[in-house]
Amino acid sequence: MTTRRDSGAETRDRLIEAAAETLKTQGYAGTSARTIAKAAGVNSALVFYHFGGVDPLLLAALDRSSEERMRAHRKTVAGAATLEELVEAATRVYRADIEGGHITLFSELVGASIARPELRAEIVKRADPWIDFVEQTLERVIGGSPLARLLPPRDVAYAAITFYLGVNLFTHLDADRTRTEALFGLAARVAPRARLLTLRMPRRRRPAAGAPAADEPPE
Amino acid sequence: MTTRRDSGAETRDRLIEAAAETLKTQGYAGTSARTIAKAAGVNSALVFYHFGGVDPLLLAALDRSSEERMRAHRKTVAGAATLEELVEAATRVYRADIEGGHITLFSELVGASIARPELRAEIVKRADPWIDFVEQTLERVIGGSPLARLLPPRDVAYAAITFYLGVNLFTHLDADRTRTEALFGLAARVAPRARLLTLRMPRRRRPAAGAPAADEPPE
DNA sequence: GAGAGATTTAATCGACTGATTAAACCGTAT
DNA sequence: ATACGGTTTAATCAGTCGATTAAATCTCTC
Repeated sequence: MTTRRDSGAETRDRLIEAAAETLKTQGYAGTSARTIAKAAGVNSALVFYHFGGVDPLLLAALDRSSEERMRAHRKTVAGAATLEELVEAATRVYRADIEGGHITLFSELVGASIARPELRAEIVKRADPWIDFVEQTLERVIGGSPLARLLPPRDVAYAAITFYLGVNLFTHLDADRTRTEALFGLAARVAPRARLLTLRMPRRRRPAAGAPAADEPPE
Repeated sequence: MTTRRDSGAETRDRLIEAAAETLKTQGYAGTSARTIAKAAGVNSALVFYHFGGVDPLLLAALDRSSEERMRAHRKTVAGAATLEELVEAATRVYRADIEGGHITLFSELVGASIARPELRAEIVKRADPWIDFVEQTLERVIGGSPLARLLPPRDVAYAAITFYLGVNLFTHLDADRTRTEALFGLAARVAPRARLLTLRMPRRRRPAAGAPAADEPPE
């Protein structure tokens, strides 16, 4: 049972939950100590008592969401042995991230951090584990292969996170999700063929007329 | 000379300029009629007199920036005849977009539009020309080629815009731009090889050792 | 049952917000 | 000179913001 003594834990819980919900549905500009507290059914002064301010509470909400999503991603991605399977697995969890609004938490805070250096530092801290995670996963799946020389896992990790953030914004402009799905479809069609990128460049067929510059073999 | 009678045009101009600047440096949450007016050196009531509110002014600022950037993109991209050249050209203008903050205007407004349906509708309207532009450019450059069957211009346009938005957020987390540059470098290395994606898939060699599989000829 | 201590509440502060208004301003056409 | 009309100004409105505070509440310990 919850005694009064540790009732603070439950209050913190409700505030974190409400903070995430408010940030997702109202955006950073519509998120205040009062709106969060109201959504949590709690006195607004408790935001400051328990978290010291609005931004720290929002970061706590991001942390909770981030940990949960990271667990989901790790689990889903663990079974992928090829790039193809990896993209397929990632897409599934991606979708859940978007629907659940986790990426919105992140990108709203990134947007808000433009004018708040101390907030930005915290956000950067929280982005790095995701970059590392993607990099390590890629290292496991394509590491050592010729593909990894053309697509260094670290760089692809940057690309994946960039995409991760972009898809979220794009989704806001794509109410029925058809465009987002087209995007996922494209990735699914390309991934199995990625290996082809490492082949030697074939001689270019005549583009219009005259002898085209001979394509040299790689390196 | 500016008569008093048409002095409104100059005021609108200064407000639009100041609105863009404020949104870029302070984010949507830090952008108000007063902060914009102060930056423009103008009375804050004029925001409402000339534009009817803060959001319409911000949209006007987005429109101005968008038109200017669209002109730059059209011009830069016009000379590109291959995917490789296209990516190279796009990257150059991309960089200018990021440095100049144009994408920030866009993504801040997308973020803010979560809780403002009428704002969102306006933003969507303004995203479509960009998608069309990318699609048409791709159609021109790779249309008809085998690559266009694997990478339909419309879908790639979605991907490019997604990337466009994502890079902006990513850049906020990448103060020294090294990661963003790594991203551009990756694109530049992959684009010239994209054609390889249309080759027939070679037989997979046994997963551990062996000589490289014989590459099949195109088509 | 008294006291300790964590938690919660309502009230309050100054600063800011979007928006409106009446009055003042000023070039221009009559 | 006068009056018109687009423009600008300062004042003002009610509402919200982050943050603080003293007092009240409640559980647990002694």
